[in-house]
Amino acid sequence: MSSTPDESTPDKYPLRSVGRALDVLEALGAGDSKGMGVGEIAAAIGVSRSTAFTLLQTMVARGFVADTRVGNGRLYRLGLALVHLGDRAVAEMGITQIATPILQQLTDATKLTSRLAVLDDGHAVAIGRVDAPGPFRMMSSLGRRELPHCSSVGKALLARLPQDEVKAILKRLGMPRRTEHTLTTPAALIEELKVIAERGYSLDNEEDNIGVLCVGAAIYDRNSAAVAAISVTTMKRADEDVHRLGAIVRAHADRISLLLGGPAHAALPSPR
Amino acid sequence: MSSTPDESTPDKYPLRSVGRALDVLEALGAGDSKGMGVGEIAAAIGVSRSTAFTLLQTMVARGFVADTRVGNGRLYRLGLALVHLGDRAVAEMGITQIATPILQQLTDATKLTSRLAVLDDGHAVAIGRVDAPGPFRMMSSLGRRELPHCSSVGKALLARLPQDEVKAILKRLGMPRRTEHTLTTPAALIEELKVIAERGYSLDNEEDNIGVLCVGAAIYDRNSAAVAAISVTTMKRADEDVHRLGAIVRAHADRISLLLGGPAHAALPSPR
DNA sequence: AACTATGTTCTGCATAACAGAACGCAAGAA
DNA sequence: TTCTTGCGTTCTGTTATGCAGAACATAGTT
Repeated sequence: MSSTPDESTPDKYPLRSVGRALDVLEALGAGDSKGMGVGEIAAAIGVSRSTAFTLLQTMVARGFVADTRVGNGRLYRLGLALVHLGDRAVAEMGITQIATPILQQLTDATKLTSRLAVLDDGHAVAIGRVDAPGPFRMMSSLGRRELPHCSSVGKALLARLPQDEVKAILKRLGMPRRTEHTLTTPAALIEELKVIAERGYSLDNEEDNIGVLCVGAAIYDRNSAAVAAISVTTMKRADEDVHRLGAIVRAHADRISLLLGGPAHAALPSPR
Repeated sequence: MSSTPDESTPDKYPLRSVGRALDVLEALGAGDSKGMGVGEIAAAIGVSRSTAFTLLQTMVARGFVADTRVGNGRLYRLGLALVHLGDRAVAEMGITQIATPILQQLTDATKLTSRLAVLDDGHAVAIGRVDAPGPFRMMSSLGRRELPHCSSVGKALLARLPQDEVKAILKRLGMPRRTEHTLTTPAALIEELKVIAERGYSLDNEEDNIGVLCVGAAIYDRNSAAVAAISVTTMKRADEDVHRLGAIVRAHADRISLLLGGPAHAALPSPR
């Protein structure tokens, strides 16, 4: 399965029309505008207009895509059926319900946007969020796959994985440079992961966006596996502040771990 | 288009495999358990195991479905790609960003769970939510289609629609009795909609669930169209409390309307 | 060790899904 | 007005695609 030799056709999935339907959804999700026309979608996913139309019709009938007449044309956008499924997908990961109240407390204590994330196929994916109060608000989207090497939650989770798994993930996803502070070699990152595993919190210090600092900490279940991580996002600030934040984030992560029946970071069985 | 006479084959969509793929997602979303097996899914949507398997494989490859090995078998559940799409679907309705802070204020002021909803194909659909503080929490899911005749947000929105449109929706969706307090005739509901349009807030007074009371109010855009509604959910309580709540909810809805460039309820141009 | 209940692969046929062309419609230009 | 352009939508023939059922594999059970 994992040793499939031919990777020449990575976009060929068993069911072509289903794959294309998913392409449509992703195209609509990636669309920066507030809706796309049939032709636009057809071009985006590389099919004829009639094919795109049939796909859209099917999904409109089911509420996965919504359409609006506008003048002559028609604009398609993501339907509300997806809201339900997304909500359920998050709910099915039991962590969310338990973590959200603590996340709220973390945001109350720090006045910062806090997030809950898991590792999905090596990527860091946010599945919960509590926005900071006030008008200044970081744009943070749920469910988007983020590269783990330049994200605080990603690093917090990688720090608890066996070293060869980390290497495999980094090799598969790559470590593209996002800013001048991004760690771009496995060796450098693995070195930092050791510090993180020891200290109990991770940093993204302008490694993904200049001026943006994130502080993360892992959450452990009853098997002491790091099943999720939380983080807060803020502007770059002084080191002493950062360490104070780290302690706060770690403390809140610990409280979630305890609710899950897992150990706090200080009580972890295996040092790595 | 809207007068399609033949409704004999409501389950026949142009693309069979795509329809079935959506069936799979809905089955997984409706699944009460924490995952389903291939056979279980096949039975749920009425296809052979091999067909279900192929469908699942396609969607797993794209992250729309997640799978976990468990002993011999394998459990499938909704994938995190849906979280992103659901989040985007909500974000594309610009109201959410504007309304959420006010929703938070409403919850702070009332200590109750508050929700933001729109009308989708006649149904009331929640697209935003702020949970009440404390351990007592109403179970409220996002994106699920709810019947408008027994929901406070549904009624708040229907109250601003032309009467024939209301009748059409009620006829199409029906008005099933949910509790002994449910209004089950169009005439009775339309009578109450007049009161709601006048008063500026709507009630669901144990009409959907015994013991549960919701108070809703509509939000108006710059064209004075009711584009959304908000509500709070609470336990049944005394009438004077209810009216006090109504005023609070209406005031918060008005503040959202003003942010959208629309009129407050008291400043509405056409009385109905 | 046989048995059962899973998930997975294989195979051949019917039909469903595709592309391209034709059509309808509305808005803007001449 | 009339022509033109750009949409969305419908039609139609051909192809290969997706389907069911059976065969295979694997792990837990008696």
